[in-house]
Amino acid sequence: MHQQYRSSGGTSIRSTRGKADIRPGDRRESRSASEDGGDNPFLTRLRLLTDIGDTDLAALERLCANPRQFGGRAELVADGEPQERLHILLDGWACRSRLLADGRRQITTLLLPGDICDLDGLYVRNSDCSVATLTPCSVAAVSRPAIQDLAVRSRDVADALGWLGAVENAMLAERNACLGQRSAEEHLAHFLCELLMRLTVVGRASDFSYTLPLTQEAMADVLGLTSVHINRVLHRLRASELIEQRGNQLEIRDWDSLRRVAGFRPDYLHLEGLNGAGDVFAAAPWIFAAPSQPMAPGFSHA
Amino acid sequence: MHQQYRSSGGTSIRSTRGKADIRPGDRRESRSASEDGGDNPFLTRLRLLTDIGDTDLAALERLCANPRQFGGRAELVADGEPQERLHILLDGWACRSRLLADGRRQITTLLLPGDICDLDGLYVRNSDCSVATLTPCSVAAVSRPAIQDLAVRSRDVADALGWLGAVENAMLAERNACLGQRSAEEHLAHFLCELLMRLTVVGRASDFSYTLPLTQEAMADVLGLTSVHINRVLHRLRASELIEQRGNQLEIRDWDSLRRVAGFRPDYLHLEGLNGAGDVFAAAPWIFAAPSQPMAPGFSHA
DNA sequence: CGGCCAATTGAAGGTGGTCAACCTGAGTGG
DNA sequence: CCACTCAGGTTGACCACCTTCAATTGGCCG
Repeated sequence: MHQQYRSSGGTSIRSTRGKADIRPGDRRESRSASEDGGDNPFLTRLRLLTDIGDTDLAALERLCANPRQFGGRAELVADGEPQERLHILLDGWACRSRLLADGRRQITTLLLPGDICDLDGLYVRNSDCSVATLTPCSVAAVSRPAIQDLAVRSRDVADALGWLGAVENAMLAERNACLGQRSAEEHLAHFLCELLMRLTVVGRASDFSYTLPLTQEAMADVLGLTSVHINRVLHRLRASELIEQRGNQLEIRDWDSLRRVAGFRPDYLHLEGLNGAGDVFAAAPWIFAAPSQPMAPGFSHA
Repeated sequence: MHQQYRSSGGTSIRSTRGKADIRPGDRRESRSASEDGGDNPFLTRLRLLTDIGDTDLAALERLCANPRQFGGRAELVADGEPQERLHILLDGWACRSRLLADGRRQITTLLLPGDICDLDGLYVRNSDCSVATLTPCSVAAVSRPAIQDLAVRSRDVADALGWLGAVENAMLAERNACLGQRSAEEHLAHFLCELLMRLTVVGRASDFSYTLPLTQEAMADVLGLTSVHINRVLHRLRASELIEQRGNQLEIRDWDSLRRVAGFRPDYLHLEGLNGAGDVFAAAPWIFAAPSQPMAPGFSHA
């Protein structure tokens, strides 16, 4: 039997272990998501979703010291160039993209604060795609051996890195499903749902609203559409009052409808964390509350 | 400057370390790709592309003992069900797929002999997609802790697993680019190119020809198209004499043109192996020979 | 022979692309 | 203060790629 949503029944509240609380209604400045270590979204994510201990976190935090600042359209990693450093995105939005010979571009991964830009660099010399910023960014460049050392020394770090890779994988697979099967409207709705989830985890969304600093052209490159069509579909979503935009601010007016349109199921983001270590459930139960109208009644596969 | 193809200039031949030779012109039975250990495509791949040593290989081989046989449409892993075992595909074709609520299906990963079906299972309890066979398959089901133990004990094994994950990631990203940017014809051509590469590595292709046991419907689910359209595009590729099909056998008649149509660059498959450990270059230089006509003249990005 | 699945082919229709024009707001320089 | 520029958003008309629906063929196996 297929489990549509994580069975939120019963006592789904786990021990809280002093993790960051990230209720969406929480209206604080977006730069203070975690209670200690200033605002390092990378650490926030690990603390929230993995078993990683304080010593390891401290070691990772040290690696993030002295981040470099980049402008809005900087190239962090060139396609095919060997890299001796990994890049951890601490603030701003970036992307991994592939360029086709004739100039067509596909953004394969949208990188948000807390994401590692080039995890594959741990195993692969020449990355097969380029990393570029989409907004001004703060990026920690940590040496490959340094991270590998940590991973060798601590099973927790190794597992955390593996988990990050697995989640990235799952997100790519889900986007495949979007690109291959969903209509433009479904896909865009799905995209906005995913952003809400991911930004919430790192404390960059509140009240179903977040800053969306992307041009319609960038969104087009993510969704495999044209900017013209993005424009039209956004218009439709606004017209049906699912979302509202004021400048860069995007507000989701009707979460239930939006995710029903999208066919959005957050399972693939693995918000339950590594080995179920995550506390996002307790912190943000609204994420998993079943939509008022069942999204896929009697759905099963055999 | 962008590097179109791996610079095959000069002495690209590495020490051969007794690895399997996989020249494409080699016309032997498809079940005897590696010289020892019978035909275990999983080991073949690791031996060919990673630094992994004989003791580790032997340990992995032990895990593959007593594979189970499955029929042509068996479900190996159900979406959302927790799994305590990983599945290594030893023979036959399978896939990971996502089902949308209304029945639309996207095959996110095509699994060939030698692939691990559910690598994410190392880090994630409930897989977010299902694994099913597409042909009769031989599958080794190895316990999660057993593999994890090996990885903890041996850095080489850990690296090999990480590398496999990174390659999977890159393949997903490339498919994203196909789904989002390429036309049906480009995408299908690309798909056939990729299959040739991957099958060659595990000794299941020869003379630019391999067995393609997929229905057009399955291909449609991979490429995000309809089976009707797959049929038409295949027809076109045959008409322009790029490929030829005789039953399940697919032969690539014009490799140069096919990959030019596809815009296929094998970089993302990382045939150079973990840390450049691979010998595929020496064994199958044709893979990387530049097409007679440059595919993307003067292509660069800045 | 009959049944079934997959491949094949045709006709019609829709989603999303292409091309082009225009608008808006921010920044810049006179 | 206004003219100018430029990037990004918006809108319209037209068209093509791919889908949908449907019918037919071919191969395999009971």
